[in-house]
Amino acid sequence: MPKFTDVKILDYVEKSNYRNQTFAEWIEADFAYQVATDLQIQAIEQAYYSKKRSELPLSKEFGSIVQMEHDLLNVLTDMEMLGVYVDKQELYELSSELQAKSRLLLAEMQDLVGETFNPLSAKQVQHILYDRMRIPTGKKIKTGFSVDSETLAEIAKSHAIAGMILDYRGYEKLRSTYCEWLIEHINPETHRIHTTYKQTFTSTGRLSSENPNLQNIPAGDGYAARIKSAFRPESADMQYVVADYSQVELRVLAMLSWDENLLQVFKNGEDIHTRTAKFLFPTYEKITSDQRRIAKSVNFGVIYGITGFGLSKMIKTSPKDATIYIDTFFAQYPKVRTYYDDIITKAKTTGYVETYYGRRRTIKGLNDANSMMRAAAEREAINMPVQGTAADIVKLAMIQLQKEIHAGNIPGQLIMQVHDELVLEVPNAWVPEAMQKLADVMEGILSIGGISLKVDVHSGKNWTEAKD
DNA sequence: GCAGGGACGTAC
DNA sequence: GACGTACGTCCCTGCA
Repeated sequence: MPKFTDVKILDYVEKSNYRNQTFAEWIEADFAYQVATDLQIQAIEQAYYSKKRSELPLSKEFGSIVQMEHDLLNVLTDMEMLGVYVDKQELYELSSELQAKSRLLLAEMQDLVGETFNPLSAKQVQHILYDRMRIPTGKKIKTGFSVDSETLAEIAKSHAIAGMILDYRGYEKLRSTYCEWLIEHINPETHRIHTTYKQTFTSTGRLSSENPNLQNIPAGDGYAARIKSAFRPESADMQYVVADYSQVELRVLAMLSWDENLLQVFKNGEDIHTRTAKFLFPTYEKITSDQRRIAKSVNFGVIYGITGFGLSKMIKTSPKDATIYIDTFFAQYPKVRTYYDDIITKAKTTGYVETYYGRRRTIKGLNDANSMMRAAAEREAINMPVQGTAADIVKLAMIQLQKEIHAGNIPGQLIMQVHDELVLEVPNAWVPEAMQKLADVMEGILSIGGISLKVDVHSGKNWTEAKD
C-alpha cells in the first residue's frame, strides 16, 4: 500500500459515478461545506489533502485498484511531461490543403443551389434540402429533420448536393478539430504536444485525454492517414513502436464468462469475426466479406448490450433479422448470456458491478419504472466489467512497462495510450528488442481459462507506418 | 457578448 | 424506441 493516498484517486475508485467536480463542489457534496472564495478553497485543499493523506484508512476491497492508480499516476505524469512530437509544417500544409478543398466545394454548392448557405449549419442544410429542393424528409430530431451523415448518404444517391455537404463537413472536421487544434497545442518550448490524461473521470476505468484529445485521432486512408503520419519522433534516430491488444474486449468477455466456445475460438487462434459468421450462416460453404462484417457488428454489439433495433441500424437490415443474429450469437456462446444475467442479478442486489480486478461502478436505474431506463442501466451494467477489465489490463501493462523502462530493460519511452494501444519512441537500433519485450509484458498481464492476451506490434517512422 | 445545449463526427 | 465509453467543433438560442 502506498504510504500516502491521493484522495481524488480514492474518491474516484470508491465512487465510480463521480464526475469532474471542482474541488469546491466536491467538498460541498461530501461535507456539506459551503466554500466561498478561491483563497478559502486553496486553504481547504491544502489542509484536506495533507490531513487525509496520512490518516485515511484504505478499504481493503479497493486496495488493488488504489495501488494501480497510484502507480499509474507516475506513468501518466511521465507521458504528459515528455509529450508527443508532431510535424507542425506538415499539419500547416494539410490545413491549407483542406481549407482550399472546402472553399472550392462551397462555391460549387452555392452555385448549384443558387443560394449562399453554411453546410455546417444543420438548420440551413434542412432549409436547402427539405424546403427548397423538396427532398423527402427522413428521421426526425428535436429541432426538425436530421441531416446527419447516414441521412445525407442516402440522399446523395439521388442528389449530388448531399454528397458535397458530406465532403465539406469531412474536410472541415479534419481541418478544425485535428490540424488546427493540434497545432494550437504544440508547446513552443518543447515543440511537442502535452495532452492531459484524466485519471478520475470515466465510469468504466478508462482514461480520457483532452487538450488535445489524442485518443480520437482519425484512423483510415487519405487525409486521416496524413494527419496520423504527422505524429513521429522528432529525430530520425528514433522510431515509433506501436502495440495494440488484439480483440481485447472479446477476449476478456471469454475470460469472464468462461464460455467454452468463445474460449475455444481464441485457443485455436481463429479469427473471431469469421468464427461468429460461421455460426450465423452455417449453411454457407465460405464466409463472404459481407457476412464477416455482420458478424463483427454482432460481436461488438454484444459487448455494448445490443438490441435488435440498434444492430439493424448498424448493418442495415430489419430489426427482425437482427434479432435472429443476436439470438444465434447467444445460442452459440451460451455462457455469455448466463454471465450477463448473473451480472444484472448481482447489480440489483449489491448496487454495483465490478471488473476482474475489483474496480466498481454503481449502477442506478435497474428497477426504474421506465423500461427504457431499465434497459439502459442493464447495458451499462454488462458493458462496464468488460470495458473496465480491459482498461485495468492496459493500466497494469503501462505500469509494468514503465518499470522495465526505468530498469533499463526496455529501451524507449512510453508516449501515448489509446485505450488498447500503447505508443513508444524507440532508438532505431533497439526497435526489434523493444517490440519483443513490449509484446511479452502486455501479453503476460492476464491469463484465464487457458487463453492469454494477444498483442500486435508494429514499428515505423511515424504513427501511420507503425500501424501495419 | 456569452454560456450552454444540441447536433454532429472522431476514436476505441 | 438510440447498442458501451469518451472529446471537440460548430451553430443557435436564451439571457444579460
